[in-house]
Amino acid sequence: MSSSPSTMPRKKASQSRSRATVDALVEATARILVRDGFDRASTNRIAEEAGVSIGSLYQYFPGKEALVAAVLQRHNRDLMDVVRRALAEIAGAPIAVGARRLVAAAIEAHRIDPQLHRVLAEQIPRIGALAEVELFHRDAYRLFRSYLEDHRDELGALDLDMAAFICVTSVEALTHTAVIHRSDLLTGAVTALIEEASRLVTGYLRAP
Amino acid sequence: MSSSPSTMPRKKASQSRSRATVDALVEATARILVRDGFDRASTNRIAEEAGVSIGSLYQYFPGKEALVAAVLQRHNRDLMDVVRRALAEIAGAPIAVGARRLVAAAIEAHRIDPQLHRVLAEQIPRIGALAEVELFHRDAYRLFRSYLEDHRDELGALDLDMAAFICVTSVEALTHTAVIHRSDLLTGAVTALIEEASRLVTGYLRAP
Amino acid sequence: MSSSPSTMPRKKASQSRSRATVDALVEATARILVRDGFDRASTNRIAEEAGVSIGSLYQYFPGKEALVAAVLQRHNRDLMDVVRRALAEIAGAPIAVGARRLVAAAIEAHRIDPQLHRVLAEQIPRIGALAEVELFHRDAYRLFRSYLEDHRDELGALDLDMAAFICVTSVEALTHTAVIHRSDLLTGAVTALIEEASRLVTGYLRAP
Amino acid sequence: MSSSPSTMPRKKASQSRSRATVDALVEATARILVRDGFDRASTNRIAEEAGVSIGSLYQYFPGKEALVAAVLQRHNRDLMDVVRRALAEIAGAPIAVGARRLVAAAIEAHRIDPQLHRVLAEQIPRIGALAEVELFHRDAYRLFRSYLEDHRDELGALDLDMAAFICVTSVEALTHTAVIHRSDLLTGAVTALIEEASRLVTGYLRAP
DNA sequence: CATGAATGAGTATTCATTCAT
DNA sequence: GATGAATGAATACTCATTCAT
Repeated sequence: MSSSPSTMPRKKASQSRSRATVDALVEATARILVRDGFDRASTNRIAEEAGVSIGSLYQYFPGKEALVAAVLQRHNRDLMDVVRRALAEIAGAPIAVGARRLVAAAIEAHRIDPQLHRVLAEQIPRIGALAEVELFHRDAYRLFRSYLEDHRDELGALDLDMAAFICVTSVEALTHTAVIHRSDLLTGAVTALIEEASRLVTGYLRAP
Repeated sequence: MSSSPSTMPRKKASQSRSRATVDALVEATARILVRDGFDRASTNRIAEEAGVSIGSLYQYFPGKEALVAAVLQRHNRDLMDVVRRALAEIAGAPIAVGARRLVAAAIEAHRIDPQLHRVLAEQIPRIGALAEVELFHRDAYRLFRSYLEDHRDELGALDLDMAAFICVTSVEALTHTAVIHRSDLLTGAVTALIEEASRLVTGYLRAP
Repeated sequence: MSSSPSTMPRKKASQSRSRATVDALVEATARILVRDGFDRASTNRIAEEAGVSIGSLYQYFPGKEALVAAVLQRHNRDLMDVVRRALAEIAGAPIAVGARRLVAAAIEAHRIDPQLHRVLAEQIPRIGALAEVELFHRDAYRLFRSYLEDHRDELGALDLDMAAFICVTSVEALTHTAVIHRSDLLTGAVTALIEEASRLVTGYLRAP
Repeated sequence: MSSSPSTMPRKKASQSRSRATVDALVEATARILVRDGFDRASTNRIAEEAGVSIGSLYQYFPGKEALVAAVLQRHNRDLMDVVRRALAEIAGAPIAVGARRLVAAAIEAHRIDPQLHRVLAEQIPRIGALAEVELFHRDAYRLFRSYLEDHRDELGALDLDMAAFICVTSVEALTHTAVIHRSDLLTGAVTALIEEASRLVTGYLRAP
């Protein structure tokens, strides 16, 4: 929620020139992350790729960490947008239907930019300010929990916290792993994975 | 499966002196990883911590990557030992019982050295030779799949590959996340998590 | 004697707005020098502290050196004012009395802004235009020499140049060192130091 | 007396190869200080001048400050050696003779390497670990004070602390300023300055 | 085999200064 | 005049790795 001061952009960048520079830097960072990996993403290289001087980079970002954090934030926002949209759609639908839709949304989300997602997941050290990555997880957890609350009558005597943890963690891991490491599971009909994963979750939620 | 040549120890280390040096180095690496993090784990520092000259380090390991890989391998072996032992115990037991035991084993495994586990999970870039981390996942997958084969009669018309993927991925994520990020879920009786996770899995497996 | 062109303010600053800007900049420089030290006194920081844009800073000063030079000049002028006033007072008094008064004035001068004096003395590299620091020394030398001329009858067969050099250099060093490094010598009665220093000088001047 | 840890050489450098490297670095630092000034004495330049890799520089010194501190220390030691030798010679001589000899020694000391002395005096910021420069002053003070103690019978009712402060500070300033800024005072017979300075001091010491 | 001195490419970061708006 | 975004040369420092002893 609150990013540490060292990852906060240094300027408001409200003017259009600044805005363009900042955007160019964040985009360049993402591009380099994908193309060269985290370790080779030096500030000098990022500035060059952005077509911006190294001085300007430091005018707007306190360091490499902040740049990567910006990319991470933007990516997580994009993912959450997909999830949020799906949740809005299924607000009134029964869990059996909702779960299906949510799993599909999770896969869709992970497919927004799988290459970036992979680098972000595999190479970014979860340390310092970058540890805020689980933000995505936390947000999804919160959203799904409130969905469950709205559907409490369909559920057994479940601890909602625990149930949300179980479902969100599982589905996130399944879709992430499938997209990143088992793309074979997604060939042809994605339906197989959606089917199984939603069955996993609905079976669990309709408990005694 | 087979680690790349650049991560293989350079010598067989059959003599006891060599063996001791290698062990000292791997242990020093693990200690530094936990204490200082991956980024500060320089080869010089590792050698010093191990009480070995930097020259000797390179006599036995081709580089930093190989050292970390060795730590990773050792840690994964330790985890798998726990899982394997559990699987041996429940070979004859029905799935309802087996799943419980396996979830418990997964938690137990993640608790062997949570600090090291965390560093390994959060700070080691999954790149180059270090990408072999999913080894653990793969091994667990294989083992669990053959357990399912032995219990096919208890299962519905499931695709075993998919089923193993679903179960192993979910349980791994749940136990990992619980141990690393939600230690609150493990206070007092671990049983709650074990209960829920095994219900998730057994519900799924006793399918259509 | 004549400051190099690159340390001359760029504008006459006759208008009141300009004047205010220049003053703000010089004062900001002095404040930052004292608070953060010479090395951290960047032009951008000075401009910010002065509440002026960096562009305006360069409108009035050709660079950092000129700003520091201005501070230096102002400080030296302040010191010399004290000395000059003392000399005016003792113009007619015999050397024994005058020396006392002058030593007291020197201490008083060094106490105007000891913090700034210290930074100026310890951190400003005597290079380029900043080498003009000895200006103070030169002015004091000149003034004291003419005082001696006016009192030649009280003196022996002294070389006035040499005598002025000896006296001014010694008293400057004694008062400077006392104020900066031996504040213990000034506690309570400053009189002890004044007494000794003026005895040093008068003893020397009343030579054969 | 106790240099801060960040200026302590990193290794003992007892082996001859190390010793040579360290010496080369310190000498290169002194040479660059004189030739290019403090601000242009970058670590990379020093290493190059020393014919040593930048890595080796950091193997033995924690940074630029430590290098300069080493030069400073060596220079101060050289100065003090001259002073100490003079003091040993005049241990038994009366003050009138001793003072003369000491002033001569002070001039001699300042002439060991006037160029380096100037840079050290004018460009080195007295900040951080480099503030220890007054070490020279302190040592000289201590030595001279004990000389005065041994000759107390020749002195009036002087406060030895104050007397040592007055004499050492004055003579240091006079010889320093003469050598650095008034070389004209030293042309031909140095005797004039020696004569005057020692008269200044002896006159003061043979007090009330 | 062991040692540890030496290497140097590579990285993050600062800051005086310019100039288009 | 005033502004502040942009510049980029320069700097300190790290660390994996080699190799002569």
